[in-house]
Amino acid sequence: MGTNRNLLYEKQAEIAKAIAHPLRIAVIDFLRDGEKCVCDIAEHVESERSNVSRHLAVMVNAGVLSCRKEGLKVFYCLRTPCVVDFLGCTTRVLKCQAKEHEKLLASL
Amino acid sequence: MGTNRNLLYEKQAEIAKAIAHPLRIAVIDFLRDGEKCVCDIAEHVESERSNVSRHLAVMVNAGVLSCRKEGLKVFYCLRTPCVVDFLGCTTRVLKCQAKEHEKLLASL
DNA sequence: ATACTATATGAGTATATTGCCACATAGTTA
DNA sequence: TAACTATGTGGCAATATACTCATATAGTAT
Repeated sequence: MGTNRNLLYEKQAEIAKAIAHPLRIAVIDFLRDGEKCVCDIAEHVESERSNVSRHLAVMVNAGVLSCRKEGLKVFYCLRTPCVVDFLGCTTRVLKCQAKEHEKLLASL
Repeated sequence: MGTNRNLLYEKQAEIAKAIAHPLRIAVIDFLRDGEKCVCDIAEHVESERSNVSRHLAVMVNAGVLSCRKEGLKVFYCLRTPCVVDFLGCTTRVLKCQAKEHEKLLASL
């Protein structure tokens, strides 16, 4: 019973982990306006292709991205829009933190 | 310009990282129905208190949780409900994966 | 066939995370 | 005061992650 629950938590953590990296978040943000190939992504996030390729594989593996081959290129895209919503959630958390810091500053 | 963007991505990744652990997701799930003290959380997730305390600190630090002291106990609670929405997103991803596996199985 | 391009992967090093133990701290109770 | 309870923290070993370089694979073009 609790075992199934724990399995779910592990799977969910795997998905969260697949998102939890600055470069991967940059990729997700870049993919908001449609699919892109590895070379374009690598150029945009300013990192080596081999490195980007690995990060993309992590996200595909977790189910966050899907990919499509076309000739030499491989195009990656978001598999669910809710991942973008999550980025919105993180900015909400950051705004919340910023407000509290503001308050603290004002009280000095 | 791109530097500010990268700073944002790093902050967002930090928040995602704070969520990206099975035990921490279990805690978030447990905190859906209100604040709990460390000892209750530790009992619920079946882990050592020192360990749970560390995980809670990670989440507070990232801005995902907030805490309140009362006597000997420290009560932790979610700081934004959208974190729970993210768990919903992960289950959506998992369902999507399950469906594809089903399709694959059916084609064998 | 060769040369070229895009992508993926193996190996190694560097760094970060985790879990556990013992101990420290802080508040409570007698 | 001493004994007790809840929580937090330092240190360490085990494990996982990330980045770079070299190389492999796959498709294209000449």
